[in-house]
Amino acid sequence: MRSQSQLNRLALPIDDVGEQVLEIILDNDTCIILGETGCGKSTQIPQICTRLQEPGQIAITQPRRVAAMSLAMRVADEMDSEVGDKVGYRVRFEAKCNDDSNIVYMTDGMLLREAINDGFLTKYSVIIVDEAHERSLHTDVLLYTLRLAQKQRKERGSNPLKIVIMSATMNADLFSQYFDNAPIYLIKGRTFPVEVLYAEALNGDGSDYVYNVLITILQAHEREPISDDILVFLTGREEIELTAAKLKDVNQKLSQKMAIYPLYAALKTTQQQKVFESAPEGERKVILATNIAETSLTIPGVRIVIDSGKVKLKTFTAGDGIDVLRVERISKAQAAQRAGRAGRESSGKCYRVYSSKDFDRMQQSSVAEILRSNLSAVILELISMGLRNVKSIKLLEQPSAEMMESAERQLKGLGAIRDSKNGKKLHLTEDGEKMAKFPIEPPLSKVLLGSCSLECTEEALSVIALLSSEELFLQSDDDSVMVTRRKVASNEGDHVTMLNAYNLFKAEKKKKNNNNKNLAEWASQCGFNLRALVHAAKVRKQLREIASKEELAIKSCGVDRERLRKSLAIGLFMNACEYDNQKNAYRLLLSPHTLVRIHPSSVLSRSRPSHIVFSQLLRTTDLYAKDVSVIDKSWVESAISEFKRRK
DNA sequence: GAGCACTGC
Repeated sequence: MRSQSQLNRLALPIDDVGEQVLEIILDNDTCIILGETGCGKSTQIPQICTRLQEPGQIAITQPRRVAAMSLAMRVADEMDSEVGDKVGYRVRFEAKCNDDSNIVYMTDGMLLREAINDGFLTKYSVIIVDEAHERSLHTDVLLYTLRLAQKQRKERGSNPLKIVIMSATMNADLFSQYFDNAPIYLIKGRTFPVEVLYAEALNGDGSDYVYNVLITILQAHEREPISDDILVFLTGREEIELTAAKLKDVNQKLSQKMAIYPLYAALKTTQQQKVFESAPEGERKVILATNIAETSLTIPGVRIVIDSGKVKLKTFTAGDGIDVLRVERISKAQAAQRAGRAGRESSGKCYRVYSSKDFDRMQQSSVAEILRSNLSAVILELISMGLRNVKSIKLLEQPSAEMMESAERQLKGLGAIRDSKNGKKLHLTEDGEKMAKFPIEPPLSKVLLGSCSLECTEEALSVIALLSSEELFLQSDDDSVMVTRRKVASNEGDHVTMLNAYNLFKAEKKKKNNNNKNLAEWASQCGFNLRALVHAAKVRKQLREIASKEELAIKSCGVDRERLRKSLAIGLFMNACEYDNQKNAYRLLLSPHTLVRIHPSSVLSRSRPSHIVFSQLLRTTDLYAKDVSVIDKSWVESAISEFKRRK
């Protein structure tokens, strides 16, 4: 019998083909389901899978937490059940599900973590990977482990694993080939037509794209009905704030006003939420967003999209081990995704601030994250799942040999893996086994291990948790902020400074009895990013739990922060630098030709200690070291000469 | 006087 909420649910395109979908899943170990936006696949296919009557849970993965949680709530409602009962979700720090839940929504990273402890993923009979076309790092690695688990379960004659890959209509063949030519099934969607307009007069060098976007906004505002909201895609905070200021300037001369809403991840949550409010009576809503509005946030009311054609993208280069963050041209698929944002509720328009020739020159799809990331964490995870040969790893798209070797070299340098005696296989060391248990980058888990013998693990845990969170210090020149900044600043560097700030936060949290409103006020007076502190506290708790499970000695160094800096030097020795007087810059001890500057946001940016380590190296307008600590050269010398010897 | 896109375990 159908429940009330099922009857109330709007008919979806997938309803007409439910039986066919069931049959395909039934007949195949793996299948690819292509669903256009609005076809209902994410909510309906897991429910269809329950009709397979396989023992074991049905998992469905999402790249983002919010999606996993809200989908679980919707489906629970459709099944006339509470979340956590028949339908549940599991994301980091939060779970609502039990062993009897039929359907579990989760993040792909969460399932990947589970696979590290149980490579066969025995408790699942069906695993559905949703949004596979986004090609997140976790999705790609998960697909590899699923392929392996399915094969191994078959070989052992244990319960079979069904895999369903769900994707937008692109790159389907890639998924199919990866899974032994798995069948592809297409479900039509329900979206509205979007008219695409090109700026044919632009010559394509794109140098003035921010200015061109500004002009396009003003033109659209003049031409289009005032009730149509405009969503503009730009690349970053600075650009967005600049454009917002200019628009507000122009606005004063206009009789028909615009209401401007900036939108990017670093914005305070309360300010982000403003885009969901309606504009003042008679004004047009104009949202200036980064690609946060491409997938993470859907804003109702948008009928016009203005697309700069640009995106800020981080790319790791294996040769020198440097992350580069730069503005790049988007892909055709990304342009389509942006345009689609205008057709969610009714027909819309997309102004592309580039010519159709520029569009033709774009790549079909964006470079997958796995092809532009440092792979050391991925490789360590796979080896801990039992892989013994890096060359046997076959991913959906294979990163270059250089990328793989760079990761292997880093892990060997950290003492996480070593070659077997005949040099053909890789083994986890005792340290490596522990490091793989922590959901952090290998250099940081090495810092954590190092902190145990130096008896400063309490401090290392705080610092590592903060390094895994957003930027802690907000930009501000308020007096109260400067006072706090001076209070926490340490001449030992950013890590100790962060620790000081975190300890202030802990004390304040106790004092304020966890009252969120008071804490928010306090944080804003101090110029601290409360979201970062709260997140760090959760991460710290999780890391500490893993550390005690792994029976690490958790001790505190009290005020002796030198021990903390020594631990940092152990894990980050590859990032040790020496000051060069002539160049007024730093040189990496491991590659002296590389000149590095201390990032302007660092407490050490105006001092010149002779030796430093940093936790991040990023090329933007210059090559910057971020999160820097003062060290003594002797702390890293032996690790560095050992690393050079091996190379 | 400079300066970080977005996710996630």
